[in-house]
Amino acid sequence: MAETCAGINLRRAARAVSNHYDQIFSAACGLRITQIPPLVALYLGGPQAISELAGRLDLDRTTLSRNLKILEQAGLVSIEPGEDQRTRMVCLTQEGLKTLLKVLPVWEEAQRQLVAKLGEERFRTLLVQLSEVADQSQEA
Amino acid sequence: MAETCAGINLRRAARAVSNHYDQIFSAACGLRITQIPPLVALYLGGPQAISELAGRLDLDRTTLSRNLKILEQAGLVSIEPGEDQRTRMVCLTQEGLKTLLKVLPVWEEAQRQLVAKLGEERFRTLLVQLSEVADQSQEA
DNA sequence: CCCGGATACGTGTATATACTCCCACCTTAT
DNA sequence: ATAAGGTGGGAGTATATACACGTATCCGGG
Repeated sequence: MAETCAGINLRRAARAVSNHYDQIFSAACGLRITQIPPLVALYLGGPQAISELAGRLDLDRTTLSRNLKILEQAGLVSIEPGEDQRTRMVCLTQEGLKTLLKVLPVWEEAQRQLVAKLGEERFRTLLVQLSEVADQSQEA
Repeated sequence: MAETCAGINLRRAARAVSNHYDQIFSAACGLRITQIPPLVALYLGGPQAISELAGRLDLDRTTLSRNLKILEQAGLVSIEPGEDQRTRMVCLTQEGLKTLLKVLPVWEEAQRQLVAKLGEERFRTLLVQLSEVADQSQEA
């Protein structure tokens, strides 16, 4: 069970790899690996409502909402009322864009180290498997 | 980046799969997937000091310490002073053992569903990859 | 026009995760 | 024997994650 449980092993691997990225990140900038996805999604998709953004990130809406608060305080995103008064549009600020671009080479270095350890082929396979398992385990 | 970052994709997959297990678990018992690993490790390894247990689980010592508090309040583990007065030994209680055995079939069902969705071959490959990436990314 | 269902969010609560700082206890060198 | 350094562990703080519940807004049928 300890060896064959996908949930346990996924969490363990996620912890280890998150720590790997975070250690490199903390030395180079003030961001964590968990704060990157919203910024990237905003960069690619433009201003979006919170729920829409949460959907893209496969993240609980309320979790994202709280995570965004940190980014908002850091000045990396701004949150403004949408046309539909119920929604709140999340926007990448100039500061956020600047930070994102600054983080890119740091991320590439962290990524490079990991690929070097795993081997390129194995790394690619892993990514495919991860997206498959994420997709499959959601549509229950 | 969004597609090729191991950290981001691992976290996403871990979220999805954790939710999958938790949904099945919550209907059948009061445990979450995150609470199983300590119980299993105690069952397999017997009473252990907190740091030792944390080492086996690849989990931060202070994180485990706090997670154990929940299990202790639930009566599933007991924490007693060790011979070395600095250590605190974590023990699986009778209640904890009973619960662990009761959880087993529930876990098997959750696991079975996931294997069915992914295919057995792909599932096995995933596990190998996960343990490799967890090991590799730690020995930095 | 208004009322009922649907939708978008926030808050309260609980757990998970890790870092920093601190204390107690052990061990070893002198 | 004692002082110095190492080790095990707790507490404070910050972030991540998700569920249940409540509120505001929108929209379509009478």
